[in-house]
Amino acid sequence: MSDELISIGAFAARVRLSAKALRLYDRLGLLTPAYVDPATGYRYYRHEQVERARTIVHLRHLDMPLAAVADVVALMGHDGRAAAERVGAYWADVEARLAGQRALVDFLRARLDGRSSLMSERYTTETVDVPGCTVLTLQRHVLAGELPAWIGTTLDRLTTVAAEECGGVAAAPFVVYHSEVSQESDGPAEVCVPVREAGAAREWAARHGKGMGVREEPARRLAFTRITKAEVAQPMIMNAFEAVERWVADRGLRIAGPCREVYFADWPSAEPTDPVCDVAYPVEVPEEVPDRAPDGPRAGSSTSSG
Amino acid sequence: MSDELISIGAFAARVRLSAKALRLYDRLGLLTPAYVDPATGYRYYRHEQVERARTIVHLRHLDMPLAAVADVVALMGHDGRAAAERVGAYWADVEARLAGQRALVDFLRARLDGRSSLMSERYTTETVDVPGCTVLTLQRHVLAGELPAWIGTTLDRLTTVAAEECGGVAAAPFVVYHSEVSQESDGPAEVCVPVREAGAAREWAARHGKGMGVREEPARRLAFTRITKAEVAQPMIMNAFEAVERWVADRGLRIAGPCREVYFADWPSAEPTDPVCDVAYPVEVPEEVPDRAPDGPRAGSSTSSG
DNA sequence: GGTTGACCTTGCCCTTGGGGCAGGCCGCAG
DNA sequence: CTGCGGCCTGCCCCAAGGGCAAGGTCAACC
Repeated sequence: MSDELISIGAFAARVRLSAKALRLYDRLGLLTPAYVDPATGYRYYRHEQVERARTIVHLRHLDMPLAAVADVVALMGHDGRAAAERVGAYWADVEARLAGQRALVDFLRARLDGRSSLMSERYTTETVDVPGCTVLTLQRHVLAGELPAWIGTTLDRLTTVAAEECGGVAAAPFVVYHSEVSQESDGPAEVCVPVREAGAAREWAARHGKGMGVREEPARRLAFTRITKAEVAQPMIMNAFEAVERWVADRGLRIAGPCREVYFADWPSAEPTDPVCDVAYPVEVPEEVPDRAPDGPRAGSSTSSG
Repeated sequence: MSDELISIGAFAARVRLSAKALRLYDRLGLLTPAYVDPATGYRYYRHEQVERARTIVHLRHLDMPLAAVADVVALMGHDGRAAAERVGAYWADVEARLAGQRALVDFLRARLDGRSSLMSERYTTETVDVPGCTVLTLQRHVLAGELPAWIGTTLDRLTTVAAEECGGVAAAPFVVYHSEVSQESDGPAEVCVPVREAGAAREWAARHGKGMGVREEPARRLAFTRITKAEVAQPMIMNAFEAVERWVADRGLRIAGPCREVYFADWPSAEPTDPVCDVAYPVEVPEEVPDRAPDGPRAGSSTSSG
């Protein structure tokens, strides 16, 4: 009906966008003017483009990135249902992220308020010396939201491999959060499953590659606190990590590596109140300090409440 | 206790930040290293700084801007309660913004799904010719969240002034959403209250300045649809605007200015189901079209259902 | 037809919170 | 002493535009 062309300023006012934004959307192919004067470069739009433009405005008000907006408006024309679903999926992501942030807000407010000092009395920290072992590992850079799911499936896969091809699981699997940024391990999270047969593990890893690996985990002294299944969740678990850190610092010890979670119980069958996990930090083992004989390391565990 | 200095890399691993981020926080004064070697520029941190650093990390996970983070950590040292409150206030803002976005998601999904075409049958559009008048105006660039509150208080103020100093309110007040970006009016929202005495209004505005003004609103033909108090809310009100636009387009008319809401009823005393507001667009008045005599403009209103 | 003022164009620099890389210095271990 | 890894600064990059400058255009008014 109305074949009239609208200048960029008039169109911008209609859809409540800036001309600058319209030029950007043009350049990105998100919203191409109906006609561009080849001599002057002037952009002209049609009334029919208002709907698409307004959809873009709405999506941007949801803070949707332009790349995702492009997907939605591409779908919009011929499959409205798919476009609506895409918006729903995007928003579900947002809400998921938000749930975590909400919990973090509570945690932070309690901590800033000084209420968390009460918390730290709940945790009992001990040390234990664990022997070295060969571990099957899989590591990845994973977002906090997907972390529980990723740990679950990865633990399953690796324990299955360990049981079937590497002589069985030799000790409790654990997850290392090493933010130690070296070339091999820039990933924050690494799932480790100790295996009995180092040779078989190395062969298996050589066949599979793809992020999976085998390495020798050295013997360590760990300072740890035991928590229940219910306590294995962000951000509550951070209280446990902080309690261990405080315990270590209070004793003048030093943390000797990245923190980890040791899963010693069967996860699916555990009740929320069952202990399932040790939250641990490696601590330095003092080298043969002759003038402090009574406090020397032992193969068992030396206990102290925190 | 531990006077030891930690290099930036070790500290970064401890608090799960990048060295780059730590350098940025240093530069911004957010987290200054305990010691900087004057010869080499190497940064060294202390264990005691871990807590502050970790707080920063948590706040950043809430997407709090670094400027606000700086406020919180500045408060943290000496007034934990105030710091906690600041976090709470920030998060309340986030949740408020989110409530609006959630409503927008519903609106958009319905529209993309094609379900909104049902909606448009609810709205009945008509046109009316309104005479020109002198209006007291106040305009501001205002965010969508604060808009209802701002409109309410501004309407109150202007109607009081109009009643006391400008001979009374001459017609229904209205709000114009003109995104027309010229130098005077780059603000999206302008509250207008028609007054009886133009001279008194001009004097009043001259005394007050500060964003308040007086202008002549020309005579217009408006296409409008009437909505209830419950329907005056984002994003539902957008259905009304779209219905009017569609009505205008279907009739081959053209929109001649920015959209507006005319509030003809007393807002506080209205029930949610009472009509309180006309959602309107100015439309072009065809100039004396001789070959279309029967459809000429009249001083009343020509009605059509939309 | 000329002029003026509003409008449009491109291009450049700015924002936030870093990521990535280059080139160069530093420190520690063999 | 020599290498390797860690650290330094400085530069360019991202999204999603905002703001401004210099210059070309359009339309209305005289």
